[in-house]
Amino acid sequence: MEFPTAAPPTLLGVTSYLLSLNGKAARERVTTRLAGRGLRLWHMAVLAALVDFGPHAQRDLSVRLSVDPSDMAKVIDQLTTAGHVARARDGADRRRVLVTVTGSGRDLLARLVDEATAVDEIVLADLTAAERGQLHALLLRVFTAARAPGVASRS
Amino acid sequence: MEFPTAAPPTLLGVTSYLLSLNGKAARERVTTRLAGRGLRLWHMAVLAALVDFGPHAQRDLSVRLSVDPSDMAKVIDQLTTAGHVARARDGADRRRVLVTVTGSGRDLLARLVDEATAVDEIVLADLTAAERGQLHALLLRVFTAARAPGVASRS
DNA sequence: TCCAATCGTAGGTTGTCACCCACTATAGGT
DNA sequence: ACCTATAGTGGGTGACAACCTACGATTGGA
Repeated sequence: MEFPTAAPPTLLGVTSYLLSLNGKAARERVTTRLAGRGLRLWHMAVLAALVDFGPHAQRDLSVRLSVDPSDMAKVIDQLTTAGHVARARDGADRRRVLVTVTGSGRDLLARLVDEATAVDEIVLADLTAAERGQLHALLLRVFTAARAPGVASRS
Repeated sequence: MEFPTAAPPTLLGVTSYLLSLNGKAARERVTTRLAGRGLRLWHMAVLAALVDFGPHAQRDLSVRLSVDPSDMAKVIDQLTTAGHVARARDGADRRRVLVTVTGSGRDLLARLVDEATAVDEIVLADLTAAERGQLHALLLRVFTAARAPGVASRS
């Protein structure tokens, strides 16, 4: 007989802790899937940003996704050699490099979103469709609230 | 004017991704607080397990919390020198070390839970009490579902 | 009595992540 | 023409978490 593996109720009473646990588990599931294609979360994030908002200068991409510019350069590098994005010097400002999604990149993103959705199916297996919607909406509000500089954001 | 920092809707449509983002943020907030006391999440987890379930052998603790036994030894070490738990050889099986919470440990846990609750206040600031309850309940179900070996668990 | 298995422990390895610095190329004002 | 600021890039660093190994002490059964 194995020793009981039940988690301490005291911890499970803290929403932040629960959020942290579930986040870690979900992150692992998604990254494992992406690793099968030799990709990381940032690759998916960059593709999504480009598809959703159009071409970006590298700097703007790193600002939008809150990544260090030097790290962004490496991610773009890999996506470029794989043919999923294309680099092009900005004619107006030759310091800048405009990054654009290729058709291959769009296809890849679609497939990655499919995989992520499949992960959702597993993670949220016990919830009804309505509950999944509730959870998603609540998480979205928590997320956007964290991004807002607070009610007193002016300047 | 800064470049817009809005996240890609494509990503925000994936619940697992949202879970991962919020989990990371929550984890950072909690760990930062604990770091102020020179503690880590595992310290809190161990204290909670001991308070909730009573004394454990070290191995049982590591099983319950899914930590490597050698890592658990280090955590217990720190908690012991800080006086929050006490080690004692198991008389019946002298290989085993029984770990018990001290009064100091109970007090500490109470304070740590207070801190974690304070983090909840910040993270969930935009939600009503009812919504926080909903979110917590949904997260709990997702978590416990992930732990269960699935419906087809027999063996 | 002996032997395989188990417990705690010390130490090291690996991989990841975020961050930081230095350098070149370019821009844009004065 | 000069000088400061910015864009991209390569390389490195420190923190950290998960894991693995080897070892002495102890157990329990053959």
